[in-house]
This record gives sequence, C-alpha cells and structure tokens, in this order.
Amino acid sequence: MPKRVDHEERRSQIAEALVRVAGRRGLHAVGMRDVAAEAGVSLRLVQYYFGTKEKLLLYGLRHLTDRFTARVGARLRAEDRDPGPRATAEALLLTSLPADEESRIFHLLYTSYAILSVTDEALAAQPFIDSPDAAEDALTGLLRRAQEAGLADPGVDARTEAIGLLAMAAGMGTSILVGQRRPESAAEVLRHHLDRVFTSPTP
Amino acid sequence: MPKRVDHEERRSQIAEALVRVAGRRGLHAVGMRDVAAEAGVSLRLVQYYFGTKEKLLLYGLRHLTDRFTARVGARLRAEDRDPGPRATAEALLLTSLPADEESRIFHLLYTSYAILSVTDEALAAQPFIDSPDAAEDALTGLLRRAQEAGLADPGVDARTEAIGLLAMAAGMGTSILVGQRRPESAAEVLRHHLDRVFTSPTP
DNA sequence: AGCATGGTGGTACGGTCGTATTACGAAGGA
DNA sequence: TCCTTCGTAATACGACCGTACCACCATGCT
Repeated sequence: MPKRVDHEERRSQIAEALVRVAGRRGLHAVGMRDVAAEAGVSLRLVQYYFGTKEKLLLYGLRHLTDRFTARVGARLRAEDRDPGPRATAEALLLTSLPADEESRIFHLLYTSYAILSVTDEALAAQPFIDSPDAAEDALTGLLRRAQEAGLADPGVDARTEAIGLLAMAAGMGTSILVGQRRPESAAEVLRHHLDRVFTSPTP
Repeated sequence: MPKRVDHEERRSQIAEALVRVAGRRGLHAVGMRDVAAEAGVSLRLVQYYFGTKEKLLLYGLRHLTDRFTARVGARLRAEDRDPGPRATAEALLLTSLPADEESRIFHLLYTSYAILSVTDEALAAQPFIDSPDAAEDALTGLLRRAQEAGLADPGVDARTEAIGLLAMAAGMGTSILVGQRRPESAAEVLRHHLDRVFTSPTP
C-alpha cells in the first residue's frame, strides 16, 4: 500500500476550509471548487474524501457543532473551582453569543443549516436536536441546584426558565448577527434576566 | 398605448408565487423559472416585471414583511375594545409564533433573508431593522403603560423586558420551525414569563 | 522485482441558472 | 390608417456546478 494518509484528519482539514469559506460568502454560495481552493487541494480530492457534496455538508455540520461544544465546554471548565450556578449559567449563555469572529461564524452557519433542514430532509435527520437539548438540561439542572441552595427564586419552574433564557440568547444571537444589536447590549439584557431569577442569598 | 396592466398588482402576484415556492423548497432553491411556473406566467414575464433576480428577491422580502405586519396588526385590532396591556402583549408575542402554515412560511423566509443579509450586502441594505424595532417600541410602550397603571412589576426596566421577550419569542419560533418544540409549548413558556412581569392589580 | 492499490491530478459531461435577444400581437394617438 | 409602444412569448447564450472518467504516481507486500 502507498502513502496511508489519515482520512479523518484530511476530512477535518477540508471541513474547516468549508467553514471558513462558508463563513465568508454564506453557506448557500459555497461550491466544492471553493472548498478545494480554500483547503489548498484539488477538486478531485474533495470528491475523493467525501464523495458527494451532501456528505461534505453533513460532515461540516458535525465538525462545526463538535468544535463549538468543545469551545463552550472549555470555557466552562476554565473557571477555576466551581464559581457557583449563577456564574456558570452566565458563562453558558454569554459564551453562546456571537461576540467574536469564531462564534459569529458558528451562529451564521448553524442557523443556515437549521433553515436548510426545514426543507432538506437529509439535513433534518442530522443531530440538530441533541445539542440544544443538552444545553437545556444543563441549564435546568443549574437552576434546580441553585434553588435548592437558596440562591435562586424558588417560585419559578426551572425548566421553563431555562427554555426561556436559551431561546432569548438564541434570538439575540441572531439579532447580533444581522447587526441589529451589539453583543454587550445582549449580554446586559441576559444578565438582567439572570439577576431576576438568581436572588442574592437571603439568610 | 396597449393593454395598460397594473404593474404593481402583477408584481404582487409574482411575489406571492415566489413566497409559495420558497416556502415549499427553501429560498436558496428557488429559481426564476420556478417562480414563473408557480405564477403561471412565462419566464420572460418575471424578467419583464423585475429585471433581475436580486430585485425579485428584494421585492419578495418587502412583500413578505408587509403582509405579515398587516396580519399582526389585524390580529391586534381584532380585539374588540382594548383588552388591556397584558392581553395585547400576549397577542403580539403569540401571533408571531409559527403556529399555522402561513406564519411558518413567514418565519422560514424571514430568517432565510436575515441569514442571507449577513453575507449579501444588497440584502443588508433592506429594512431588516425597522420591523423589529417597531415591535420593540410597541411592547416597551405597552409595558410602561401597564407599570403606570399598576398592572406590571414596576421594578423591571420596560425596554430590557421587551427586548428579552421578543428575543425569546423569536428564538422559540426558530425552535418550532426546526421541529424541536411544539407551538403550544412555546406559547406556554411565553405566558409564564408574561405572568412574571404582569402582576395582578394589587390595590 | 513486480504489481496491486491508495492517493492525487486534470478534465470532460450533462444539467441548470440568470440573463440577453429576437419576435409578435394588440391597442390607442397622429 | 398607421405606427409607436406595452405586454407577452420562445429561445439562445455563457457561465457555473456537481459528478464521472481517465491517467499517473508512489508505496509496500509477495
């Protein structure tokens, strides 16, 4: 056998090229030739490692979500010593706002994929549900534990609150993306709503 | 001069064909031939009335937002005698959820346009900001008046609350669109958050 | 040493898309 | 009456896209 190249690594390289060019020109506008050029390989190679464009797009979506969940996870783990539910929830929500270029691209492409999945059944079968559900569970757990510790308003339903906060963050994420709102403004709104549900510890 | 046809009406007919076919197959997948076929006219006619595809898309966006603001306005005006700020706010937020087919299509296409506007500068110049800002002002005013009337928690900032509620509704709208959440569930979450800010009139 | 095989490149093919071109009927003003 | 102009049609053109096909290395087993 010849060179024996790591297929998974090659696929990752090409997928990142896809993310870059799609972040620049929009997911709808990327062709296989663009991806190949951005990755510095020939068109034939993209075909070789992915076969069809649909498979390339599906792989790109998984690559994107993987990278982002890893990023959020790292951000959460970066807090030395558990800083309490409020700070954790705040980090969880604020990290998912499109503040820097990387998360801007993530939001843009994730939303593009989501919209595409409405009319494309191959995309609809992909794990669009998993990541949001995980975030919802995590935030709900955070709120529950805060309530039990007397750090959060016990009068609210934790899951309803979590759903609302996540939807709020997602909605403002889109607003930021289209230039309607600045990231700091969105963060302020989120913190304001967190202040409401997280009460200061009353003895 | 010959037949003298109403250009604006023709454009509306074609734009509605665009909305229909884009709602079925996705905005990215619609071509001028599809629109022509859906409208029952020749490709040449679409060219004749719009010239270029970009102009067709821009007109389609305006048509879409016009129809929807008219719809929401009608829904609000349908309440005989002002039913109070709480019911008005609830109607404003719930009407914008993609519950029936028409608003499903509206959300799908509006979000598609928004995403496109991130990478397409011709679309970015369109009035994406106006409608959301109007809704924000309306809801803020509603909350302020409710606070002054003692019907809403005076401790919250009306605009921050309005921004949060609208972002929440938009975020859950997308969730509904991709099948992650059911419309009734989203409505329940919204009502729950409205219950929080609208206090029962305490004498 | 030789050859089967994995990786790579170039390029051609069929289809579709947006746009441009050309043509023609029909109606009202001179 | 004729002719200018509006509306409508059919079709051609050039570009691009995804995919398929063919050719060429380079390597490692037998």
